Amino acid sequence: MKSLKSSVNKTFAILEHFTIEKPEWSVTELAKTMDSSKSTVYRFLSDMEKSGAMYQDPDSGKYGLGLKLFELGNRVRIQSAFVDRTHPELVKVAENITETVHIAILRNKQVYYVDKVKSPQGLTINSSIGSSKPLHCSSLGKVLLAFSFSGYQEIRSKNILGPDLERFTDNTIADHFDLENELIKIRAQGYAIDREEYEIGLICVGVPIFNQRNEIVASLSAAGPANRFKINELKNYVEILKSGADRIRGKIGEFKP
Amino acid sequence: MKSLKSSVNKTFAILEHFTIEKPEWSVTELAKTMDSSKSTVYRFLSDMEKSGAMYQDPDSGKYGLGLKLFELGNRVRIQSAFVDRTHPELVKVAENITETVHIAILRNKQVYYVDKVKSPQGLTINSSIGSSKPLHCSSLGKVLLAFSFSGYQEIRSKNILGPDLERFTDNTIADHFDLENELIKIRAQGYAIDREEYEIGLICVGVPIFNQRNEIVASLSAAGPANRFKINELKNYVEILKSGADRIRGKIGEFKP
DNA sequence: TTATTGTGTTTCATTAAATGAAATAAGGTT
DNA sequence: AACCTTATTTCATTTAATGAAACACAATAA
Repeated sequence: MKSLKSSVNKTFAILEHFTIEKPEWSVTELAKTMDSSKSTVYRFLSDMEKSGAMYQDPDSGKYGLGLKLFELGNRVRIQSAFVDRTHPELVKVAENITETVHIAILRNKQVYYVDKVKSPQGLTINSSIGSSKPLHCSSLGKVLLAFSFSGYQEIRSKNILGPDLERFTDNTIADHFDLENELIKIRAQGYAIDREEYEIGLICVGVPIFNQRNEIVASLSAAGPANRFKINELKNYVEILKSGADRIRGKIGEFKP
Repeated sequence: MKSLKSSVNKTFAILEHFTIEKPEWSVTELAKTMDSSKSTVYRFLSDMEKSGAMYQDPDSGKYGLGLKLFELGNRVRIQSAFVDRTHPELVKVAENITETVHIAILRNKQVYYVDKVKSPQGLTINSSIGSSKPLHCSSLGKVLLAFSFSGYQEIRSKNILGPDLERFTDNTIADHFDLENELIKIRAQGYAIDREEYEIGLICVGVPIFNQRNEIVASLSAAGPANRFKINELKNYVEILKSGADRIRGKIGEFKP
């Protein structure tokens, strides 16, 4: 393991091998896979066992991740940690698009804003970090709906939306049949547009943020005034947002809240 | 940090300082708390940050647990890891009581058996690891009900029990009012008794297993034939079970599924 | 029953990382 | 501008990590 330098790196390199797909490793096979000696790997595993981060199955002799990691995992302040990882990329997207951009997650059947970067030239957007909005009438929310569920049936059966879709503007999609078709379209094209559906004068474009397991984790959007968002520039915005989402995906690994 | 020997131990000793109560630490205060130099602590934190296990708040400069730990925490096979920690103590309890003993958790509004140790002299108990039973008519279940909720109102409002309590024997508590009083009593005395409530001829005694945050995590019980469980020995069994639960608590730390 | 094989565990001489005092860099406050 | 505090880096010294080899143990084959 000499290529890994510090023991901290080696520790996490070992932990990284324990996955959902392969949750158990023997000393010998781990040593071979890591191109290290059995005694070195044995000592790392044994020390992690003492710390509770690993346990050894008494029957098979194989090692698995221990309760201490579950405990530590529960102490992670997910939003802060997530924002720390994603904020630099959000800043870059804002610089490229020069509009206000957001990242949101699905929480309590609503759009929950976790981060926001204003553009100096951007419109003052009525949103704040920590606040929630309805799902059906924003690009962030429609993206989350389209990619988080296998179909509208699941959305209805889980009561994600209410029986009635509240109308905020004349453009709000207030009919379930229309929304279902809209989500099918969003899923196909890979992005959503909010055409003044929540607030007159405001247009937003949103894309999904996936993790390394292709699970949707959040959504990313840019918002601007209706008179500045031109259809011919839309494709450009979508590309910038998708690039940002891709970079975020590289930074969050298999994270899924 | 010389008293800690291996770097794996030091790594987890550092991680252990990041708690729900104090989720953020600066390099300087952590070094002081651990009686180590700032440069040593700085390098550990910095290396963990590279591995994703830590992040540094760009504003305050303080460190917090990173998404990688959340990810690893999600990969822990909780039941295996939990059983690994608790099984040796269950074996000891079985040796002391010479009856079949179980550990169970509350899952899907039922008693879920996660471990079992038969006593050679013990009765053959109709239970198997991985199976579930109703909550209201076993000592394991009644303990879980008594300590997992703040009162019967919460149990009813969360629909933990059905509207009707199924009767299995003449001794089954099938009336909600009676069960509520029973749970109040169990909570006061710290243990539960199943007096042939689920199976004629079978008596069980159960106690709660708490974690280090005084949260109930599971229940622990001994089961035996009605003609062998004598009331005068009951207190002795309760003491043995409680001692076992205490040792388990020491082994699971703040674990809470 | 004995021999063989393979894995977990320990040993120890050698190698490489960890250590911490001191210095430097950076940012906030006066 | 000066001062203070913390983060970050340096480097001589100290200590842990390394891995080949040996040993312990258990399962399997002969």
